[in-house]
Amino acid sequence: MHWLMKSEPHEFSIDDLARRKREPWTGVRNYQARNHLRDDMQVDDEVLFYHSSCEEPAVAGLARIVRAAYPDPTQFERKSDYYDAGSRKDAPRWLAVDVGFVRRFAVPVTLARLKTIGAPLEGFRLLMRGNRLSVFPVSPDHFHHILALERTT
DNA sequence: GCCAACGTTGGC
DNA sequence: GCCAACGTTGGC
Repeated sequence: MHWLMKSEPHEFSIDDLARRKREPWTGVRNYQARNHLRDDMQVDDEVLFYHSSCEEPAVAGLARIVRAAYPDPTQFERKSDYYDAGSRKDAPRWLAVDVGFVRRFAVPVTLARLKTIGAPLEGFRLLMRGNRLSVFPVSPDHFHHILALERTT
């Protein structure tokens, strides 16, 4: 499948991922997003890496799932922002995946631009009202349309 | 099970 | 900083 994953670039950007090569995607604390990780994400799935809550929200690059879902260790770390006292080790509530760097877009595909596309991106979740989910599937058509936007500027 | 209050996300 | 749109929590 294809995915979009949001990250705030001042926390973790596509450039950070480029340096690290791969990174555990921890801290997902929304059941719908968790279910996507658990049920549908597979190694080698491609990911649009989206920068949110920043000056120019945009799809900033491409990533890939390099490890399928496993218990998110941060839920058991008392000092972590993501600590969950209600989660038990024998029945972990939250999951993580590992994400690998593929490439950084030379020119980010901005949210502002995506909004001008219209029909070809009908139903693309990022553009829909009230969208807050940090991880969601992208149809192959939408995914490839966005890659084409990167090439045409 | 309802629903008000509260917290979070994220664009602007 | 503001606000819309959700999701979660907790009293009843």
